[in-house]
Amino acid sequence: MTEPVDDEGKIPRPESASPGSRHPTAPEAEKTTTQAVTSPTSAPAKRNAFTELMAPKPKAPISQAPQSMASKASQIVRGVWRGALIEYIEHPERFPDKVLRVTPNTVLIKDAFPKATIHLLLLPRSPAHYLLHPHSAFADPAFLAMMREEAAVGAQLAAAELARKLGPSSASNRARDEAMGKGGVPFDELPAGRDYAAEIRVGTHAHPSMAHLHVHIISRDMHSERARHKKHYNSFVTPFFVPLADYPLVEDDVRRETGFQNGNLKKELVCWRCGQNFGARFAELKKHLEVEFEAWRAE
Amino acid sequence: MTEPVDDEGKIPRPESASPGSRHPTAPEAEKTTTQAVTSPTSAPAKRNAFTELMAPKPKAPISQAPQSMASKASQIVRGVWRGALIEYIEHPERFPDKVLRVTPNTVLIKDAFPKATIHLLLLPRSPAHYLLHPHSAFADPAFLAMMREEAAVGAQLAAAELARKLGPSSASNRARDEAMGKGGVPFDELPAGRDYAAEIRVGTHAHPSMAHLHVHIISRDMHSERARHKKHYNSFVTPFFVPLADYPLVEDDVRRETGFQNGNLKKELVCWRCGQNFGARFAELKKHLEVEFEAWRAE
DNA sequence: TATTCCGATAGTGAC
DNA sequence: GTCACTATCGGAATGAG
Ligand SMILES: Nc1ncnc2c1ncn2[C@@H]1O[C@H](COP(=O)(O)O)[C@@H](O)[C@H]1O
Ligand SMILES: Nc1ncnc2c1ncn2[C@@H]1O[C@H](COP(=O)(O)O)[C@@H](O)[C@H]1O
Ligand SMILES: [Zn+2]
Ligand SMILES: [Zn+2]
Repeated sequence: MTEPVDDEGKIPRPESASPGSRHPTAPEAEKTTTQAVTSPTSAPAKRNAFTELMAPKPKAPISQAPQSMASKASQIVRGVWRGALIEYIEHPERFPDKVLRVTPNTVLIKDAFPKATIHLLLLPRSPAHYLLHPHSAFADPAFLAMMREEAAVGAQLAAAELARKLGPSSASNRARDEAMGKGGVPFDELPAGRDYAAEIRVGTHAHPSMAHLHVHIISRDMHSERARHKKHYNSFVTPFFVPLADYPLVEDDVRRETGFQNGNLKKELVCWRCGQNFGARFAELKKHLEVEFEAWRAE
Repeated sequence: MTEPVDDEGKIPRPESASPGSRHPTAPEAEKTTTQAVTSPTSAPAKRNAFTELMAPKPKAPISQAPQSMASKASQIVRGVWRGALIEYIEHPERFPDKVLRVTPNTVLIKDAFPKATIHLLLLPRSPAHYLLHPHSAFADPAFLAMMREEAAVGAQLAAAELARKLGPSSASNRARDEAMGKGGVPFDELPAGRDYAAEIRVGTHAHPSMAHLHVHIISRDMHSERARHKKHYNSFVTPFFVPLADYPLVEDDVRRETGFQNGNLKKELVCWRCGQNFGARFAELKKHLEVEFEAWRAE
């Protein structure tokens, strides 16, 4: 009963860690595979379609945690809930329903408890980085650049899937379709279809709970049965959510301060779309988000 | 189901207001009657044992509410919960199990929802005063003096009853009894018995809910099934409780400030006896108060 | 800063 | 992080001869 009810595939559970999976080293090949976010006919990815990431280039890591320590920490979190994401990193082929894309550097998955219509996680596979705090990990420019590149791909996938889910309701798309139907309108002058990518946000939580570094790729609607309490909501609509574009954070960025972030999570509930304040009345916010969702999807 | 389960007598209910009780004037005699707080053999007071209070001396009332307004307010609050105490004032004879003492100026009753082992209320009978806020009413020196005198009597009754309830457990009393038993000890040199009056506190709530002026006469233990939430507790152990001895309050006394008093009611729970902080964990405080009560009663 | 009922919210432990 | 359980908190009603 600990698995989500609204999705089809299995997710890693603490006791599922296999004894043979303890040495995430020695990659043999590099290959990238991408699947549609939801493809009714897509066959599960074959096991040999995945490979592992070589340890990062010997350029001096900025992290405070040397790889030996990271390995030790990796052992510590393995098998407990905080370490559940390692399974996607080391064994993406085991979760064909969850894994959208695998590269030597990253795994892109569907969040098992999505807090919005689209909610993906981008996981780096480098053991030298994947146990670092995001603020530390993204102080490494090369690593940050790599993650930004992959996050952009993920955001495009997310936007495409959002379009698929919302498309028929979109007013801007309807306008475009009508114009196209009339014919005779130069392509450049067609009304633009809806910019779904603009509805996708990419970033981290200032204080992640899951041990392995992950970047949230999430639609902004916060319309999900899995968004169940204030902390869920505020972790995405307040500065607790740190856009990937804002990295690296300057040394005195207020978002590094624990007190500031605890305050963000306890803030009163404010509609992300219209700014209405619901105080602590989460149920009322949820009802309101239903209405906002319908308006937003029809934009 | 709206009446307390832990006491025997009936209490006023809104619908019990009788049509003939609307003119609390024209006293015919002055008589004072006092009953033991609990006297197993005491017969209910006879109806004619009670009389009503003459309107106060024509000396200028300090109140902002002239008697005509007070009368109107009296009409307004009659019949709703905020006005329930008027029944004791006008018809003390109807509540023989609740009324302990009746004078021309006051009625002393047992609180129907006692927040401690002993919890009495002293009610003034003067319509010119009984709807005033305590801070206003006790700006009248003569009225304050009268109430202090009666409160002192009430506190003595409360102390006596507390002695009756706790006496057998008291270490100081045991010491005194032993010394007396030995004989030959001059009366002056006997160990003092426990000073129960010192365990009784007398004062008001800074923002009363019951409309008619009342002074709480309460033992300090806060050991009662009826003390059920933070507001109950903090209204007696923080500066929200204003000792009668502190009146009249100076104009800029912080205790007049609503914000200050709201803060007091929301304060974290702190044991009145040992200072231990229980945060918001009321159930734990209650458990702790059980232990403290046994230690306190054995002092 | 009345009591009572009741549902929403918040905090806790998870072997 | 989720889940299940419980405690705490917060609003509404309280009346109707
Ligand atoms: N077993 C899992 N598989 C996939 N996603 C998960 C799993 N457990 C938790 N999550 C998600 O991981 C994210 C961790 O959030 P955070 O650590 O606050 O950045 C949340 O959005 C969870 O819904
Ligand atoms: N019907 C009643 N009869 C006697 N005491 C009452 C009644 N209703 C409330 N009380 C008490 O009156 C007090 C009013 O407290 P407050 O207005 O806060 O000073 C509380 O201690 C209540 O327990
Ligand atoms: Zn809104
Ligand atoms: Zn204590």
